[in-house]
Amino acid sequence: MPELPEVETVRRELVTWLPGRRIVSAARVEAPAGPKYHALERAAGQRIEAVDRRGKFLLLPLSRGDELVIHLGMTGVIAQERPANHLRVMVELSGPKPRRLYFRDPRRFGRFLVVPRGDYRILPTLAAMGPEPLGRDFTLEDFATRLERQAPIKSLIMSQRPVAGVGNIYCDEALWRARIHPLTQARKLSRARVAALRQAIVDVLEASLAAQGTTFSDYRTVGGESGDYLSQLDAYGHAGEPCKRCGARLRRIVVGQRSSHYCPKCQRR
DNA sequence: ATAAGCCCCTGTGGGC
DNA sequence: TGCCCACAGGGGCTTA
Repeated sequence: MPELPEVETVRRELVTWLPGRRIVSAARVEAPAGPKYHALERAAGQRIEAVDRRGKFLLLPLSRGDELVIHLGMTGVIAQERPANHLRVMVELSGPKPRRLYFRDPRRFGRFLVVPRGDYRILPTLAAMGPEPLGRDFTLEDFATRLERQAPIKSLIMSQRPVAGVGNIYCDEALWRARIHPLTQARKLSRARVAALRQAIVDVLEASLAAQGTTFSDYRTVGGESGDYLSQLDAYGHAGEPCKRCGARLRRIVVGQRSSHYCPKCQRR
């Protein structure tokens, strides 16, 4: 679930208390060893120097040249209280309370691992990630170049390569705002439509960030609160309901194994 | 190199 | 009540 607004909300909470602390221990709990928790034990003894974000990845540079990488997957939640179940990682910290950080992740699609700083060879999506949508590098020129591919625009955006951090909800929302059908071939979009999509992505992410994201079921802030953007969604989850612009009945189709919600009248192929 | 499909997991809700 | 199927904010791997 968590997309850029949700992950950024979590980052803003973590950055208020984690930097400067030393990791006393970091260990898997109720989870098999594997690449999702790669080299986690290396975090022990290192100080957390910052809490950064790239797309949906949280990046915590550590003092001995490593980097703690956290991805929430679909159901990952970071908390200061021990969860009742599905606890995957527990981190002990130096300093004042709270001295523990818990990673709960029922579906185990998330990751919590350590790599040499900036070495993303085992994280191909992160390595090939497009620019941050709320940063200066997300230019029309660059975006248009990255859309010169033969794939449905929905699938291409979801790949994280044209732009970082946009997932299923905000992709549908942005396409609805820009009036682009999810199956439109990316390379066939006019420059004007590419510009409209770029702006729609920026607008919807900023609006959601202001509401601390969207909570369907699992996502929570570190403080345990829900995001409030759910009620402002125009397309995602509204199949069968009238389009707020034209009144036509919104549809749900599957694109790249992911559900896509759109208006058949405003968003023509 | 690129694009499409399958897979990993657990939980929940609807239909019968 | 119970069973089965569909579906869920993601991304990596394999296949052509």
